[in-house]
Amino acid sequence: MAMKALSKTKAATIYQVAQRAGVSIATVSRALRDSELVTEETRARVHAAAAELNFTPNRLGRSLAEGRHAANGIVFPDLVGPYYAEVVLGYEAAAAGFGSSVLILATHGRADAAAAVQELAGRVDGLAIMGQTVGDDVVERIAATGLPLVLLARDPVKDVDTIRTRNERTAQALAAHLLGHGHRTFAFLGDPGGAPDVAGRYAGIAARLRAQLVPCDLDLESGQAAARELLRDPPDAIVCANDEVALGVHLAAEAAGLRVPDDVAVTGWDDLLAARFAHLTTVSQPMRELGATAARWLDHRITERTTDPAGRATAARRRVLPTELVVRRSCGHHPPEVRT
Amino acid sequence: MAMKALSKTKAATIYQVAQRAGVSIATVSRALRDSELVTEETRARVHAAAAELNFTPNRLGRSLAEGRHAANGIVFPDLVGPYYAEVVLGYEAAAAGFGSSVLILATHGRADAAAAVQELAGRVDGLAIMGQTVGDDVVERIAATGLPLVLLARDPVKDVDTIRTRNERTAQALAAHLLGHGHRTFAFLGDPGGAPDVAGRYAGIAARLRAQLVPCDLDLESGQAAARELLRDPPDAIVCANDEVALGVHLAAEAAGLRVPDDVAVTGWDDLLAARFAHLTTVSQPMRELGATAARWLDHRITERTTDPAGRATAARRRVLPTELVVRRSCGHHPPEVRT
DNA sequence: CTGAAAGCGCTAACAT
DNA sequence: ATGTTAGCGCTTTCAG
Repeated sequence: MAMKALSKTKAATIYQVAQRAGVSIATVSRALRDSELVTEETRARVHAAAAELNFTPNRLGRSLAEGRHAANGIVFPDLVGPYYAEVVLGYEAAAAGFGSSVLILATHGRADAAAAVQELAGRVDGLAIMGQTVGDDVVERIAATGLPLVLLARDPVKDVDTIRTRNERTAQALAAHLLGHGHRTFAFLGDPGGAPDVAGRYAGIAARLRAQLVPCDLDLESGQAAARELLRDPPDAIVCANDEVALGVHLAAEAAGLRVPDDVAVTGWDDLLAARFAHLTTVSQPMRELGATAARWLDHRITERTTDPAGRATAARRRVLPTELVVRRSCGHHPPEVRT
Repeated sequence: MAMKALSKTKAATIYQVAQRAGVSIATVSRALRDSELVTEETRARVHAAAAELNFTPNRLGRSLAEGRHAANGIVFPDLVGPYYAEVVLGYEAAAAGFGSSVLILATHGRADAAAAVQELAGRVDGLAIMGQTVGDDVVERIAATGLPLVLLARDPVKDVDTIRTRNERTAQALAAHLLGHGHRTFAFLGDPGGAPDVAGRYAGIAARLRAQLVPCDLDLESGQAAARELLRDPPDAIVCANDEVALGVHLAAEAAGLRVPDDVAVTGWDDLLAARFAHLTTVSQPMRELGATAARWLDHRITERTTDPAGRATAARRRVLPTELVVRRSCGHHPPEVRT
């Protein structure tokens, strides 16, 4: 059946398909992209040839010719914790809807993060940058190239679109709730200088009550370690910058023979799946929506740019997505009708 | 200072840099890639010009010329649950170490998954495919292209490299443990026909004990729904295909006023963070390592291919990564010294 | 409807 | 050490 495959080591090109189908590469291109300028018969022949050769167009060639990557990127500090994963998933799903592939880059706090992000910038039509992955200088430099950009969970930079989640106000609500429980002494676990999100949460708390500030990274182990110290003379309540830290505190409390919330109240932020099972009072964020919105905004910018390359870009957009206090048991005892 | 930026809407090209630096594009290319064939002085001038123009090389041009994407892809069903996120993170970290960007594709069970994967195949130097995202036909077609491929958590396909995690044997250990608790009636929640992983787990369980098979998707809600039915006349123990299902059973049991493990024992698989706080007996998998191994193998294949394009490829590799039973409280009561 | 040919931005011989 | 030039694989005028 002449199904003889090529040398296994080299993908077929449009030229081979053209030759096999007995047409020009232009016709192959047209036929494969369902242009209307090809006979049904020709199209069939081309498709057959392509199938026989197992041909998939090389995106590099296509993109270079089209002048677009058909790909977007997203940069985040790490993928640990469901938090970033959810954002990325929302982003990917939305981008896929626009026909864009997505490139991910986890900086892991690497020193060469800036270079990696710049390099990524050269591969995409638009880029979402989360948190403190790179400095403002890098953001500005990339923005200056005209590449559509959107910042996530990060302080705005000049003319760049930014999407955040509500921190301060919900933190105030959390503080009020804790005060309502009768708690009077507090500690805040987290580093307000590290992430804007954390800064906002601390600001909201500090606006309502006096809390001892205990610097702490955002992972479970850091929370655990910080708590070990703190729990020797525990405050009434420990407000944690995120759920992972709070879960670490939980473990430390358990290890120290302390009960939550009787001996010490604990709260987190993010509403991870684990928070539900640790009965952790926390704050839920629309993470999926955060990512999806980013992808949508980028798509708009990209379209706007290709539609009217000359026109002045519309003003930078800002959005703060709502967050919600999720009351469970870790903040203190509630009447029985309160939700899980 | 002549720092006049270009029209904001168009990234600079190597030609503009060349002109500005008063050299040829070849020299720019050399200078920027730190070739040794440029004077220190020229290099400086080029770098200055590039900086002024805020130039970042377009990867399309570069890749097309170099004949490689410097990017790898990974395909998974979804990113929900820390499971896939961890695998992806391990993959990304390792790939970054090899200088490759990574493209992600979540199929979400979409009908056009095959087309999306094929398209992705045209963008990368190597591709990792997880689980039942696409059929064997697609895998074979892509493999026939010569594109390095590695299958994760999926049954092997002809000459394609495959990495899995140990399911059957550890499931047998789990079964033995449950029998040791004195449990005598069992249910298995999951669909062995859906994922090879689940099939392996079920096979291991079924090898040791008789369990009622209750088909169930792999998410929390499905587990919850399936359990609601099942818990009307609960078996001694419910073995779940993964942690999310088990957590769903937990919630259903709680809602039904049943205690775990006293009224019904429950086990999961994956050892999610939440499992720890739900005191769930489960099985831990080296997910990060799964992803990292995939990236390493791909890098080898890619190197092998470019080093010796003619040579016959080495035989397909197979690897099964070890998994570990994690005993907590949900499977039954243990003497106090048993770990959390 | 189809083909020839000019790029897209960059690298890598090959000259000089 | 630097410049010229030919592609890389594809899309897209521009001519038939």
